[in-house]
Amino acid sequence: MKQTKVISKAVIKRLPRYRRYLGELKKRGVEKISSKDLSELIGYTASQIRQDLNNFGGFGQQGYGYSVENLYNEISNILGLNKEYKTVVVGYGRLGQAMASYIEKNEKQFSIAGIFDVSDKVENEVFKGTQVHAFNDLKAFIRDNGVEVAVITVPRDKGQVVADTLVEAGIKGIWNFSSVDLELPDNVCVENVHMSDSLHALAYYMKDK
Amino acid sequence: MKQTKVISKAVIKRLPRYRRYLGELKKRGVEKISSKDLSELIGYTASQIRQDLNNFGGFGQQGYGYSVENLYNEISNILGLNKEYKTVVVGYGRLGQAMASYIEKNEKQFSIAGIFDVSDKVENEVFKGTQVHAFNDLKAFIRDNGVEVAVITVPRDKGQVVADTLVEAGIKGIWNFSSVDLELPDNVCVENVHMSDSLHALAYYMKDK
DNA sequence: TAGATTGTTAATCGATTAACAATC
DNA sequence: TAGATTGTTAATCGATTAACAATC
Repeated sequence: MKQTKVISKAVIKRLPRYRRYLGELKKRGVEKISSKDLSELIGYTASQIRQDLNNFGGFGQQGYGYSVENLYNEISNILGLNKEYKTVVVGYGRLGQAMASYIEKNEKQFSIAGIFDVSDKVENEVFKGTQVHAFNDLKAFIRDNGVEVAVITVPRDKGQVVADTLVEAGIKGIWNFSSVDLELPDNVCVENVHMSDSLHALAYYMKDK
Repeated sequence: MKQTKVISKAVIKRLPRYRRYLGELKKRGVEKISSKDLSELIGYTASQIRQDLNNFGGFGQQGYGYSVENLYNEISNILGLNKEYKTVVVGYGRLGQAMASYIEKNEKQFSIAGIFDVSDKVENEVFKGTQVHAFNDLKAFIRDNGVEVAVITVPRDKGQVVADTLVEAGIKGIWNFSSVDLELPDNVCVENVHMSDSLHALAYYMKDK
């Protein structure tokens, strides 16, 4: 499964966006699209779209364009969205609940196996059909259930402790909402959602308007 | 207030991160730091750090380094975090509540003036001291209270309608969690938090590990 | 003063765009 | 076949890194 050619991060960050727009087109019943038309829709140049896609293979047909359905599927495969990931949410506050219910509703590839909270008081609660467990059971749960992905929605100061536990348990990927940059071994992947960075960039944009 | 020199988006995206680390250092009582030491901490090259900062002015001192406190303040100013932004949250679901309480707690520069919901049933509820209003009152509220920033936490299909209303009311910046790319006039700033894009990038990283 | 470290220019690297031959 | 549009190479552009003179 190793990629022979290294794909730049810029390209990877664009892939989910392609997929999102292609999903829309598919839903609207559009069958084919040219890089030019997709360009107008998505806001990248046609040239860039073709470059990006050709990192992974020739998915189009000269003189015709791209099959929307086919391209959607290819990109889904490239992203690894052709399998299911058992997922836990760690942190049963408002954000944890929001993310658990978002995933349940919108991300079919990620199935919520359990929710965990650092405080033990919420133990044995059930959130939308998912059991809430105590943090102490996290490690065993991940191992016993083959959980690959964890969503961290605990406050800043607990982020690293939670991450350490997840790593010990053999987690493969972490979706991190905890506002700290986690120290992780190389074999664990992380995607950070730094709320404050995003909001502060907005403040900057507003300045010279 | 117009920036004479155009600053690239890559630089802007790094500024909040600088500020975050400098804030940490300040809290720990560190008084000065060299670009080399900051580099090791933050993970950008020392050269890049000096380049980035010198887009805005010479904040350091040869042979010494940068004053942590001073640099923190300078970056805060650059980002526009030296003033207060009246803010509304539109969408009173779990995510809306999570973001309202996050902002209240962590983002002193953004003061939550009101929360709005598309359904009218939550009207006159109070969330952590903030009044929840009906969507119908949004436009007038923004105008009457000089609200500059709106956080959109409604589902995908309502995103554009909400944005249109905000624009009509004269909003200046939108922090968008609604998973659609909003159509906005040029004078309105937007920062998108596309949850699914972020999660799907994580899936990609996990593939060849 | 000597040492350290910035500010800034120049060199390199990588990513985007343009161009066009291949081909459906 | 003619027209359209891809795949891919070459040219351009921009961002990062290296180097070093300025100076505290």
